[in-house]
Formats: sequence, structure tokens, C-alpha cells
Amino acid sequence: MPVSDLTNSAQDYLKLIWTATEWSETPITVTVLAERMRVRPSTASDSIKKLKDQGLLIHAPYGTIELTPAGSAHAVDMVRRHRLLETFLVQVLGYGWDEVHDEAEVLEHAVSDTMIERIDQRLGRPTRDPHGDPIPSADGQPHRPGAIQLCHAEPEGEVTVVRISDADPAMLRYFSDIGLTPDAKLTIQKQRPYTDTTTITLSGQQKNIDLGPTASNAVWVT
Amino acid sequence: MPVSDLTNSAQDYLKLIWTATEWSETPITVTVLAERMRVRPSTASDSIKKLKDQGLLIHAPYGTIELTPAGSAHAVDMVRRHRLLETFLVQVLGYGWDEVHDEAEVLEHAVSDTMIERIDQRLGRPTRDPHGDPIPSADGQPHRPGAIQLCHAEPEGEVTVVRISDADPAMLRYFSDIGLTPDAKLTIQKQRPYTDTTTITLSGQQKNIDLGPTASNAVWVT
DNA sequence: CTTCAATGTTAGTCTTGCCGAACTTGGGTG
DNA sequence: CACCCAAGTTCGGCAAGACTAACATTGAAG
Ligand SMILES: [Mn+2]
Ligand SMILES: [Mn+2]
Ligand SMILES: [Mn+2]
Ligand SMILES: [Mn+2]
Repeated sequence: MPVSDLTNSAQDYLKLIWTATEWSETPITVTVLAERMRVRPSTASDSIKKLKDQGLLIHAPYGTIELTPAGSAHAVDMVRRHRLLETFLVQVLGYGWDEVHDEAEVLEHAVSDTMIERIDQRLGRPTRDPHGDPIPSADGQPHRPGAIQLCHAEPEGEVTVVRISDADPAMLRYFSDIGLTPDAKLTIQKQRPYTDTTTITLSGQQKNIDLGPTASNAVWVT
Repeated sequence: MPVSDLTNSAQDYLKLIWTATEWSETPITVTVLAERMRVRPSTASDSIKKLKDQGLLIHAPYGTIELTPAGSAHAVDMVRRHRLLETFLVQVLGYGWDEVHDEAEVLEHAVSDTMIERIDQRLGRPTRDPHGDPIPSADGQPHRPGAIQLCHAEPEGEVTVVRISDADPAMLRYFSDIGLTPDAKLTIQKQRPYTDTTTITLSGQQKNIDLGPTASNAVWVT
């Protein structure tokens, strides 16, 4: 099941489709896919058709997009590569967690299976990347924790941060500054629905922190 | 002078043209370039023309190929990337010296300037790669030792291996087996011109070893 | 000085990935 | 229930990189 016969672009599409449903239920649309791939919808639509012709996904015109088992296997392989590389860059080359995503986005297509195996070995077979995302094991099983976004969490008791989206490096630096990282514990003080603000307190601190929707959507807790 | 605006293929052409004259004087031809790029001569010829149009090399039809200062700067950058990556794979990820070339050939186009700098730092600014090839420093100066191929060396006194071509992994494994690696010392017993055999003795061993032209062309000594 | 084979170039075609423009579809809204 | 608009699709075109086939040049041998 090597990934090598697919183009970089095909690998990215599959990975994106797979990750879109990793933390939320709503299936991905052509427009969102195009935005994430930084291409026009017409391009994404074309590409979807080609992937369908290769048997990697199921898609009827104007219908939903769903990976086949073959497509899913490729996607999981790419996710594994991406997250192992991010972890490697932090642990071995001293990168910050806000610097690794773009680097990994390119490297994931370039490293061999051999190199991925050596990195995995060198890191002691990690199960989570620097943002708390689970690293699927070599046999392709993801470990999916049951987590919800901070903005949807009830203000009761202490929760643990399990995952922070790596989409915005500047936001990651802000989170570092205030001590909001995977495994941090915090208490949700208040959810203000129409102000779209979530007030939290990090355990061990007294200070209340107000988070807007961008931040409270990016943080997942249990 | 970042290399990023060039295609992978352009980067490889420039690197190949540069390295062709690193250890020998004869300028590279279109046919040889095509072979090394694993491409047809017509493709190589086309590519040369495009690089000429970009001002990266000088070339009149049917004439010689020569890099401009701009082309040379890009080439040196690629050589630096390639050799730092090979060294990194050996030192940090436990690769054998026969395994690194193909991996580096792909990675060199994918890693960022930042990653190259961190690798260089992590390795303590090495000056030679696992095959003895000099690593140009970040400012682009290559360190060129005055070495000659084993097949052209006179059979007098002890010489030191400075460089072994990494073109053939199987040959590298053979060299490992017999203990012929960069910095090894050896004595040339005899050159048999028309048999194309070079007989050597590695210092510390008594056994004579006969090397054919493939091997004695790949090893450079001082 | 001619010839010719090796070397190099040009022309035409494919594939991939992208675009913009124009068209189709289908789920609300009035 | 008809309409409309956002979402999705199709189409033609372009650039890069590869190929084959045909053509051009060079220089070495006779
Ligand atoms: Mn990432
Ligand atoms: Mn990617
Ligand atoms: Mn190499
Ligand atoms: Mn390369």
C-alpha cells in the first residue's frame, strides 16, 4: 500500500478529506476543499473526479465526498507521515510547535517509507504530535480520543486540553505564551453565546482568560 | 538567493552541471547530462535552453555548457543541501552511507532554508559528507581538495582516500566490506593499463586487492 | 575534402495541475 | 410552486516536463 504512485496533490486531497472528518462530523464540501488546497473550486472538482476514477473516493456530481478503503489507507499513511515529521522537527531539530506544520506539509511527500520508520523508531513510536493530534500507527489505526471543541464545552469542572489545531502559527504562539498547550488543565468559567466568548482559567493560575471564537474553535478538550 | 523559485528539475540540472566539473576538468555534455537525469537527450536539450533563457547558464547550440554566477550560486546551494542531508541521515538517523544518496536526492528539494540551517547546526557545521565530498559552507564557498582518481595515481608510497563516488550503492557496500572508506590509507601496488586493473593494499592489511575500472574510477586519493 | 556516425536540436504530442468563463443543479424563499 | 443564487461542474487554454521521430551539426576517418 505505498503512497508513492500518487501525485503530491492527490496525497494532499486524500489527507484533507480524511482529516476533515477526524474532529467533526460534517462531510467536507468541494468549496472548503478548494480553500484548504488553495486552489479554485473548478480545480478541486476536477481533481475529485480524477481520484474517483482511480477508485480512491466515492462521489456523484453534486453529491458528498467519501473515501473508499483504498483512499482512506493512503490518507492515513499521509496523516501518519505528517504528524511523525512534525514531532521529529520539534524533538530532534528544536523547532517550535508553531513552525512545523508548513515544513511537514512539504516533507511528507518527500521522505521514504524507510525514513518514516527510522524517525518513528528514533522517537520511540509516539502516539501524539506536538499539537495533540493522534499519530496513526504503522498498521493504519488512528487513536481517536472523544474530545469536543472548547466553544461547545459546558462550564463545569476541570477539563484537559487534548488537541489544538495547527492551522494558524500566530495563534499557536499566543497559546504558548499563556500556557495553553496539549495536556494543560483548565476550568471553563463561562460561555457567552452571542458575544462568542469563552472565559477560562488555567489550572494553577488565577487569571481569567477570554477566548474568541477563533481560539475556542481551535482547542479540543475532554 | 533562495532556490525556491526554481523547479526541482532545474535545481537538479544546475547541481549536476556544477558537480560534473568538481572532480574533473572535462565539461559536461548534453548526452551525459541526460543520462544522469535519466531523461532523453531531447528533454535535456530543451531544459538547457530554458535555463539559458533564465540566465542561469551560457550555451550556444552545439556548444559547451557553462554556469553563470547566478546558476552557480543555485547549484552550490543544492550541493550543500544534498551533502548536509546525507550527513544528517547517517549521523542522526543511522543510515548506511550506501543508503543516503537517493533519499537526499529527493529531500534536497523539499527542506526549507531554516531546516538546512538547523541540520548544519545540529551536526556542528561539518565540512565533508559520508562519501568524502566537501560540503560548501553557507556562504557558498566549496573546499576543493586536490585529489585524483585511483586509476590515475602512480604506484608510489601511501595515499589517503578522500572521496568515493556515491553513484552505485552496491559498490559502496563492497567498499565498506573491504574497509575502503574516506580517510583510509592504502598503497598502490600496480597499475595494469590494458587489463584496467589497479592492485592496492590497505594499510594495516597484507592482502592485495584488485580493483577494476568501475571501482578505481570511483575512488579519489591524495 | 568528403563522408558519415555520433551528438545535439526541433517539432509535435501527452499528462498533470492549474486557471477563468460559462454552464448546471438543487435547496431554500417568497 | 416557481424562482434564484450559491455551490458545483464542464470546457478550453496554458505551462512544465516528459516522450518519439525527424532533422541539423560537428568532427574524425578515409
Ligand atoms: Mn500539521
Ligand atoms: Mn502536503
Ligand atoms: Mn549524493
Ligand atoms: Mn534531486
